[in-house]
Amino acid sequence: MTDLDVGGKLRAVRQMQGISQRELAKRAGVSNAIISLIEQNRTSPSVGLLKKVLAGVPMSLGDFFAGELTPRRQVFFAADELTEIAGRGGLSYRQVGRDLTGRALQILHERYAPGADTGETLLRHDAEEGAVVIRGRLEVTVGDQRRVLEPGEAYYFDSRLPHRFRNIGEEECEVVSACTPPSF
Amino acid sequence: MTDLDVGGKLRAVRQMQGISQRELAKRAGVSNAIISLIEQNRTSPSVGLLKKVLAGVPMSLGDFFAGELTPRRQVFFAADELTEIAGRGGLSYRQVGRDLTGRALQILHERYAPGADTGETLLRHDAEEGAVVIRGRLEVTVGDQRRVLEPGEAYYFDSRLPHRFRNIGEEECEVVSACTPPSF
DNA sequence: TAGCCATGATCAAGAAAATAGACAACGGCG
DNA sequence: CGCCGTTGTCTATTTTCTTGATCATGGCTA
Repeated sequence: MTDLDVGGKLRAVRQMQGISQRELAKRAGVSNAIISLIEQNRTSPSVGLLKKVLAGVPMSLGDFFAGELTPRRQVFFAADELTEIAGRGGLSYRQVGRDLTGRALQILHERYAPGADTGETLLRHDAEEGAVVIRGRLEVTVGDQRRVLEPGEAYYFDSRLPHRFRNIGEEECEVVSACTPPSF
Repeated sequence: MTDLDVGGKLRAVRQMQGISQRELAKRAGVSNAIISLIEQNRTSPSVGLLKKVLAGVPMSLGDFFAGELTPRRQVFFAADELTEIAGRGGLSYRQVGRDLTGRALQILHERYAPGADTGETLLRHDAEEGAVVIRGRLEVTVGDQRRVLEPGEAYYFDSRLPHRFRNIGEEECEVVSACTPPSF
């Protein structure tokens, strides 16, 4: 956990202005005690209060928190932490990672219930994709090619070719796929 | 008072991710109720809590508050709101405005007690300055020029010239000066 | 040196916020 | 239609913050 240290930052800002806790408190219209407590990180001020305090400097919340870095991106994902992005009609696409903006790769753990189908209207997007079938049987149609893949078999094609997936077996079908870039 | 609308912003960010209050709450490790309350601006979350919530997005506090503008700069100042920047040995320099970084002008309300003196070591800085004497008598030395100014009289010179001020009268001397830029 | 004032820290009491759980509204599906 | 899960909101209780007052410390002045 990145420690936030609002206190240290506030103290730095205040001392940069060369004013006392009491002076800042008076300007901001809050009690002097709270300035002391905040600077010692003995309390976590509400956003509203911090804004009031910073108005006494004056400084915006944006400036105050500038330099806060985005929390480290998640590297490992439990099975139930994958993000469901399809989840209808026997189709489940569970994506590795929540927000893929700025990322180069989309990885999905796909499950097709028996009879599940991505639909007559063939898919197209400007990317490349591939996958390995883990369990069950998956009928894959790409352009004018069609094949039923068994566990251990795989596919890889240019996503601009129209394509379609169907589980034509009696058993659930499980696939792990990758796509790049994630232009959805 | 600029209304902060943390709630609206949080709701926007959450919906941008297409997740529910409960989902965000689970990711952030907080109760779902608090997300609802925050989004309705019915509570003002602590900085720590907001950071936790945003970690579930994920987003940094800096990004969240980016776009918050600095509170309007103070335009009017009561006499006791001027900032004392000298305040020793019968000398009082009271500045208009707290923090002059980024500003082009320093304006001082100066008072010299009888006998007060800016010192033998002559002042120098890279600016220009001028002033009007309001009350009392002030001896001003600039380079090789010296003169005693009476109320209503004034001076203006290049601050790179060595200079010195003294109250040689029996009465307190009051001056309003301006200096540009405020390179102290 | 003693007095005075400013500063920062601390405390008990009151005011808010955070939590867990319950509730009504909505939509999907058999 | 009734069932079920999800959603957002609301309520009672616990937790935390916020305040005004008080304390210890240090600098300045007389």
